[in-house]
Amino acid sequence: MPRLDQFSRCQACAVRSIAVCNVLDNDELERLASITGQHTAANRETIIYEGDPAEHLFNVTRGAIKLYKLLGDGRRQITGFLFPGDFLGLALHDRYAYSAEAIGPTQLCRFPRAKLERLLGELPKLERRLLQTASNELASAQDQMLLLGRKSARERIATFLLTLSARAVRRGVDSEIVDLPMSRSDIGDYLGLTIETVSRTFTILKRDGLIELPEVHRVRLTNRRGLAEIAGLDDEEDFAGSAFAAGY
Amino acid sequence: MPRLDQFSRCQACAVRSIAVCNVLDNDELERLASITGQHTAANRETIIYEGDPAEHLFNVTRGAIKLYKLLGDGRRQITGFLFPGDFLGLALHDRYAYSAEAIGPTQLCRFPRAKLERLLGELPKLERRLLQTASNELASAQDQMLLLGRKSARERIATFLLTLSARAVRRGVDSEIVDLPMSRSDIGDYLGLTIETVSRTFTILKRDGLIELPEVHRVRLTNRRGLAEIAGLDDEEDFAGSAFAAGY
DNA sequence: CGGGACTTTGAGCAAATTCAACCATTGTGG
DNA sequence: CCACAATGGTTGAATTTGCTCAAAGTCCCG
Repeated sequence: MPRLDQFSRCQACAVRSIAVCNVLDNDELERLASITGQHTAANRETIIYEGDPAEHLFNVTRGAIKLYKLLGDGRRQITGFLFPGDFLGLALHDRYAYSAEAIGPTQLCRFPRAKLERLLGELPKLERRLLQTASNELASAQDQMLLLGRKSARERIATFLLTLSARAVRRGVDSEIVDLPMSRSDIGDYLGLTIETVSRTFTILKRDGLIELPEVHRVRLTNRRGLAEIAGLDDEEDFAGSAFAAGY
Repeated sequence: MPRLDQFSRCQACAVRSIAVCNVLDNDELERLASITGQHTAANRETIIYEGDPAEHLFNVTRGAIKLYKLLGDGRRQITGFLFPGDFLGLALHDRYAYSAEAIGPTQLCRFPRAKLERLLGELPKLERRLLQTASNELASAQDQMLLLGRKSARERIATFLLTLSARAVRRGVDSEIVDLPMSRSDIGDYLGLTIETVSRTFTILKRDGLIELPEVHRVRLTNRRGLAEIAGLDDEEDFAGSAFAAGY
């Protein structure tokens, strides 16, 4: 696909308004587009492998992605989920610090790292934006440490659902019914729980009238305030969506 | 204290070689020095409060600091410890995302955030360096998520000790005997454990000949390889010190 | 020397895990 | 189009790891 096409694609991009490229004017966008390629990943396809040379960075435009780290014996920690508009590859190191796998069919913009880093020197706005993004990720990681280190299973699930909902709002998606594209096992590995505990906890929240589960991969938040109370979120955080609301 | 003095102090600074300022040449350092003040904190003194307007950023020059977040009922998660050379305040948001408290007498360089952000626009090297630092922090946060979500108490303590040791190496301090300036309660709140479990686990590691505890706040790592095996670290990571070795 | 803060150790308990069985959904080949 | 295998999810019982509660030991520091 020729470059000109990529620029048009960028200009028309549905997630441009929330992605890192939203700070660029047309000229700058064109320069970024000139080093941008497209990457498609099928469901369960691995996009990057932990430990591999970090040759590309990405921006998710469609679908969803999980990031994870493994221990020698197969235990897995999912460190985050990415949705359209999210940047993949922060932690600008020579090697990827985690693996990334597509959850459902996924579309990404791909940037060669060397070229992007060179371009950053010429597009200070973009560099500042990445620093901002890294800051947000950092704040979000700290929230997750609090969750993993100190919250009960119930609190973890409640927090998780509210956070997903807030991120959906940010993408302009309805947030009353939250999509859960990931499996129970993914949720468990993200929240530091087992599949069984995740499943049981959903059942309990349903029983207590806080959520409904019309489908396995879809939750209706019937009592946000109740969830927020369980989650131990400050009220502002609730709808602002913690780290992901900040900036831009 | 007048500015000129600060510049001299910067030039002579013992931690300059590992701090963010290490990328600056003399002229640039002088500009940074011109907006730099000194801040001293006594033991247990709070340096920043979660939720307060983020008016200053800091660089630790002496002592140690713990960063933490609280839940409404007092549960606490320590998200990190800072030592000389470390930057305090990343997560460049309008409000601090966590509190910071001195562990022992502490000395810091203090930068007004507004001025520093303005200066970043003129010192691209410094901005790039901060992005690098944020990347390192992010990688380190992901390691911590893996620890909190998936490791046993034994594995957590082993990982903690090796990480502290690696960071000590980086500061040029002997690493066989590791200083633990923080309390058992701090260690527990950092590793997602209780004081009692921390204490018991130290005892077990001692019994198994992996460590010695000549003093309460001092550990001798008598069997690094054994610890690394327990910690589930890749061998390179062991002495490289995970995230904190990367870059600069 | 005494008091307070911190640490260690012990005993019982509980939340979450493990192990096991069952159920639901989906996709495939006959 | 159905049977059925495979995958993923839910539920139950037993177990375990780490927590809570309690008490005793240690180390400062005045």
